[in-house]
Amino acid sequence: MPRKPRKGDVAADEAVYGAIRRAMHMGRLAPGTKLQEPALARVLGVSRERVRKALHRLVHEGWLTAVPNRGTFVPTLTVEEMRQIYDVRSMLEAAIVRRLSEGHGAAAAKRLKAHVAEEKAATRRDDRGRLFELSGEFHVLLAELCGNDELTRLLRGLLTRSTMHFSLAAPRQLTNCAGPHDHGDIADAILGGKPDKAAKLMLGHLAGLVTLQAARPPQHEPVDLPEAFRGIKARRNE
Amino acid sequence: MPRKPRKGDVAADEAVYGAIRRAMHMGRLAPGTKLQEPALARVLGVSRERVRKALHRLVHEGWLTAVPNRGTFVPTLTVEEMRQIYDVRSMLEAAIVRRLSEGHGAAAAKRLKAHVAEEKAATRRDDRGRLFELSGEFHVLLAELCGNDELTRLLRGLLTRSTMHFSLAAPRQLTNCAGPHDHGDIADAILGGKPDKAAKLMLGHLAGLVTLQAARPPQHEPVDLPEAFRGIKARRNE
DNA sequence: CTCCAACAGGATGTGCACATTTCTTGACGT
DNA sequence: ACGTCAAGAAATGTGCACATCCTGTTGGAG
Repeated sequence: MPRKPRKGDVAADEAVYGAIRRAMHMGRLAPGTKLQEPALARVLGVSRERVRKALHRLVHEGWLTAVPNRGTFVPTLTVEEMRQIYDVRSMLEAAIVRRLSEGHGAAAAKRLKAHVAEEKAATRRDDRGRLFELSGEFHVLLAELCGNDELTRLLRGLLTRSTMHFSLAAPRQLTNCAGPHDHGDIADAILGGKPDKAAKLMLGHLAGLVTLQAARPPQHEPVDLPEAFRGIKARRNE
Repeated sequence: MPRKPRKGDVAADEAVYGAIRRAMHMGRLAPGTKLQEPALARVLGVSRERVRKALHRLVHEGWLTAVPNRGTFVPTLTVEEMRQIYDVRSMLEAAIVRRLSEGHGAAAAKRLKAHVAEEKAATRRDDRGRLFELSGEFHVLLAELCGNDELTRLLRGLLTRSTMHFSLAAPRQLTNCAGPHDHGDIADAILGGKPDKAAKLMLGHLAGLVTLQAARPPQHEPVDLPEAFRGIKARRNE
């Protein structure tokens, strides 16, 4: 007799999906780690099918790699693949900052200034965790300010994939982006209406990131799943 | 007693996935059409779970839209969404042709010339079907010539989503791109090493396409599923 | 002592049965 | 006649039970 599902379970997949995604973002899961379904189901306290569906989704979105009859693994990005991702980011983000420099609304300017201010505040507080989040969101914010949802979604996927590997390599030692003042300079160029300067700064910024990551090969240490998901579990909010 | 699965079934999902994808590309499925699982399973001759998995994948990739407890539907792209897709394409493809114009190998030049020649041949033969394919592949080819797999995959997704709606609106009346000589001009600019000219031509080309599509609102006629999948089915090859 | 093969344990993949929700049809009341 | 509501039917969502495959281990042979 199948157990009867509750009506609130519609958001459960999202919770499981978010939990795994969060664990990866926190750098708990090293590249090459095998995510086996029964163990995850036990740790997260949900059924195996729920975990299964979440894993499939993560695979389709490029977060994980699936090998038939073998399981799903945390992908080991090569230096070349990472370079390619940053290459695409360069194309898109150069165009983004160029466009924003050529014209943007007052609301956009306000949001941009607010974000830079928050980053500086986090830097002063030496709040690495918050700064890590903000650094990533800065690039998403620029896409959002273009008012193109498709662009935002695409860039978010690219960014998460690149920063994921970043956080895996050096969870809490480095910040997400090379220097927070980079973002401030880029914002200034945008607000000052200097397309070429903004684009040049952005390209330099991204180039700095890719060299920073290339110099830091990922470590191959085995991971204990229950330990990795300590304190994360599957929570409803987000 | 569960029926025992055969070892060749690992590629069956791909076949189902491809069948639905092909039906959409052929313009058989009008926007707003509901794809119900039992009917698809009967038509394609596979189990419902197989269809289910394929639909989920298509939803994750943005081809279909899922409403909880309601089903999955062929998305109705608004003019605004289409404009946004072409906007992102403009950013990427302008950067692509600019880069190719600034330098490319002999093999790249050869492939580019061959493609343009094939397009001209198809035009002379008045082979609309082949020209439709070639027109789309031209843009993918440019991405491939950059040697960036990530870029190619991204652009392919963008292109299929935009041309899908195109083929739905006018399956066999128009060609994929405005004029085949547009592609020839762009190729000439790339081969001649003129970045600005190539980028300008590409932007104009894409702008022409978006206006062409915007002037053609999709029709809302109900679709019969068995009729839509006539001759498509789920085949292994591809 | 090393290597290979058979075996056991476990993980993944898939069909199936049922609960829940939604849509449709029909009847009733205003 | 029209709107409303209820009951039946169909579709979706989910847990479960195997079947298949992979992997690590153990035993024996060279």
